[in-house]
Amino acid sequence: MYIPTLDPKIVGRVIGDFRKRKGVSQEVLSGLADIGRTHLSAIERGERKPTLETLYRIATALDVKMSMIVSEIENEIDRYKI
Amino acid sequence: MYIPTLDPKIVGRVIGDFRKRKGVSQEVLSGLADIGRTHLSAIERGERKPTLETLYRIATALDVKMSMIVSEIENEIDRYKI
DNA sequence: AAACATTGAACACATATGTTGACATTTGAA
DNA sequence: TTCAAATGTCAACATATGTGTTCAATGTTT
Repeated sequence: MYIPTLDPKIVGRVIGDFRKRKGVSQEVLSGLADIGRTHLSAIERGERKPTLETLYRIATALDVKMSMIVSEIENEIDRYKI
Repeated sequence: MYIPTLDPKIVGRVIGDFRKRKGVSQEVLSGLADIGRTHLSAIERGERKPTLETLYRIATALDVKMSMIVSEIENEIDRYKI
């Protein structure tokens, strides 16, 4: 069984979109989520793959459910398959 | 803003429950997901915190959506809050 | 233009995830 | 009880995540 990798660019773009929708900067979000600003930047650019813990902190800081972000990621994965 | 850590024991128990519901062993699942068997064992015991990528591989191998597992984790988090 | 806010990028560093192999322990079924 | 399958656990290792600092490259506001 072959499982393609979870494209980190999709993950990053979805997280960035959620952040912008809330109208907060990387600086502010990273502060709320208590993660490094450069780290958040790298995640949004798809250069770092977050742990579930980090995604949880980001989601909580954005006041959204982790599953909302994950569902959006799944939608984007499906869009690319077409 | 204080954000409590994502309890790895909850994550592990939910993953283990999904696996058992599918009736597959750690050995089989780790093979399908292409991750180490000892690693999967550690995750289920809450001694390792998976990346989103690893959760994706596990979910895909179990033929369930990542968001299903994540939603169940969120439900368990809420149950503990009460 | 100048000052400011935001993001990208490179660094060295600490810590964690994830790997393979080996062996002990538990569990369930015959 | 006995045997085999399943899981726990340890160790050594490679690789990645996540950190703080610093500076460049944007853009926007006055």
